[in-house]
Amino acid sequence: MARSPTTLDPFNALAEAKRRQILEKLAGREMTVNKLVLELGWPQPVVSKHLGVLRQVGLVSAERRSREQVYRMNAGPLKPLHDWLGTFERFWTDHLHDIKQRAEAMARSAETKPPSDQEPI
Amino acid sequence: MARSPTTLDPFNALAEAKRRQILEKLAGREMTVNKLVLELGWPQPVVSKHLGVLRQVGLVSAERRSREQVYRMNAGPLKPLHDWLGTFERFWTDHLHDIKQRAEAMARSAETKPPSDQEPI
DNA sequence: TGGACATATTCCGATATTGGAATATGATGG
DNA sequence: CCATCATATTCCAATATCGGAATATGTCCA
Repeated sequence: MARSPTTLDPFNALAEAKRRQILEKLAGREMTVNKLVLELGWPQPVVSKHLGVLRQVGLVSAERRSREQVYRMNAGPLKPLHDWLGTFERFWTDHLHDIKQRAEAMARSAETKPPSDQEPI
Repeated sequence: MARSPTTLDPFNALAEAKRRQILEKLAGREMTVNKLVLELGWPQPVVSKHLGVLRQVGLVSAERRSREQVYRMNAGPLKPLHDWLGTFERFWTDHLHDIKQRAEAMARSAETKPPSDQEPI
């Protein structure tokens, strides 16, 4: 077999730093492709393609305004990711947890190890 | 040029669903590779490789315990992602914002467009 | 020491992604 | 209708990734 699917989910869309930058630019304000090109300094096709990916996963939407295409962020799909990451919050908040685990690990190896001996079980 | 770098940052590491599953398994408890293989049902090399990626970005760490290798989650690197996503929270929480933007967009297009013209469906 | 067990690594084919250049599509104004 | 602006799409080369099979590495036990 080969590579797993991709561009279908927001996690993957955010894997690319450029796409995260685009979202940062679009936070709170609409923007034209051209404006993005100017502010980001990338070739226009690059910008358009990344916008395309973001659109596919629903993170941005576009509206044609006369000759221009105005992009807007759609933060909704970010919430599940934020929530998912949130489920791990206690593991980085609770330092005690890390410390405790480390201590236990140490204790365990101390138990199994007679002081200055070799590795038993 | 070609594809951008990758496996170097946690965002990319999480792009793969399998790696997210591994983290879920490791949440709060240490686990042996074999235990992961059994619980996840994937071939052992697949598990080892994904663990390797997670280790590279610091999301897990391993400790050799006799013949086995015990993996443990290291949630630290997840915090920046959670924080980054958090900066967009108001955009999915604040529905008013969306509504307002939509209204403004509508108003704008009403301005630009002669009052009672045809409205394409 | 040899053999079983646990895990990591290498080699490989299939595929997907990215950026770049060129071009297509779409809309506007004269 | 044409020239131009604004954006999207296509074609392409380079590369990275994933999974699978086989194999290497490392460790313990008889």
